[in-house]
Amino acid sequence: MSRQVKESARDRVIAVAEQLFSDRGYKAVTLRDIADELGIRQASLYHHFPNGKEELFIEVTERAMLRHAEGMRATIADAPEDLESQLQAIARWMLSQPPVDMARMVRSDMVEIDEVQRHRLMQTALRSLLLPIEAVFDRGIDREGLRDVGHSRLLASSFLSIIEAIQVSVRFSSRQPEDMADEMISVVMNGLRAR
Amino acid sequence: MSRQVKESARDRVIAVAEQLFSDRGYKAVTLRDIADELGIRQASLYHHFPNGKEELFIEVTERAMLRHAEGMRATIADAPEDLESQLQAIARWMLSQPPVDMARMVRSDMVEIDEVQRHRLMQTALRSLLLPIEAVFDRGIDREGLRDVGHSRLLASSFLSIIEAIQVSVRFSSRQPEDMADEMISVVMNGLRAR
DNA sequence: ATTATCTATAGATCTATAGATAATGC
DNA sequence: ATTATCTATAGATCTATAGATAATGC
Repeated sequence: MSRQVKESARDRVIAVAEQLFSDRGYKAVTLRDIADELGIRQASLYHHFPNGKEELFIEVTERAMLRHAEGMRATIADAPEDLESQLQAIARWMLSQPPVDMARMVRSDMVEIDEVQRHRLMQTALRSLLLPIEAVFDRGIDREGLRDVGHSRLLASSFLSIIEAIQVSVRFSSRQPEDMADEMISVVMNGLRAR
Repeated sequence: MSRQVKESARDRVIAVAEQLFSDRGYKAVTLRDIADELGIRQASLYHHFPNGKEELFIEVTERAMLRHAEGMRATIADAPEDLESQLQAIARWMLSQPPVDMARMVRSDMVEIDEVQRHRLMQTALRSLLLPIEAVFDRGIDREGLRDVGHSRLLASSFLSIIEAIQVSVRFSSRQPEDMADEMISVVMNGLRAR
């Protein structure tokens, strides 16, 4: 077995931390929560992240965003060349991932961390999540002669937040998240056609 | 001056706590944050809320939800009898209020509080926010012969999350939130018409 | 040898309690 | 008299550090 067949202990820490942070946010998750979930002691986390909680959160968030950048790129590349299919593909990708609560990230998590890192992370989130979706809307609207609302950034962030809402409502609904996503995508597509 | 012309000290506490809690969530806001903002000592908060932080959060959240119930009712009652106008009215109401991050509430804030209170608060949130919007969609779709997607609950939660996304994006955009809301409402309206 | 974990504990922060003092409203 | 605030402090929790011990991978 060559390198990285077995994930490192550090990667396991990151995986668990991502689950917890993405669910409950920076302040609500303690290092003890993460350690307990891993079955190790809280102090042991400092072996992997000598600068502690903030370093771990930044690493977790950055990795998640870079994974989104790549997952988004690949899922869009694989999808048929029509807007509806591409939005469905994006929805499936996002639904396969831990939730990204942009509102909480911006208002709560990010204010706790170092300003320089915050700006960098925000940029990464923008480039990895919002801009790719925005580009899909722009290309789709152009290609399919849809109503250009002029502000595809708003379409992109609304689209993201709808998927987020679906991930929440899965808790209270027996419907499949993909079905809900497709239904809302259908509404948006119709909304962009005609008039 | 009869009762309640001057808001009580307790009401001031609630007002400040709501600003902070709705922005950053239960765990990220400390009693010291609230006291500092009020210009008093942290221990003084226990005069108004003998059971401490949790009691304060529950009171704040419940009040906010009841205010939404009433604000929603009034704003819908005042709006013209067409779906688009009613959605615009709801958007304006929500944009006039502190943000409600449903995702964060469900995943993060609520898990910290007592189970009985949590269930009660969730019910109140459902009745105050989601159900009124759902009812507006149902009546509008019926009245205007729009495409019945069958699941107006999803429309309602998507609508709420779009407004939430707009409240976030105001930080990064020079556009008026009301304009953004109207634009997305227009897309949704078109999406519900025809096919 | 290197990597991962442990125990023990310091120091900071946060919630909460007790009891004293000041401000307010009949 | 009642309401609102204060000081002082206990106790819990949380992050972080130091140094010892165990596990792992050539």
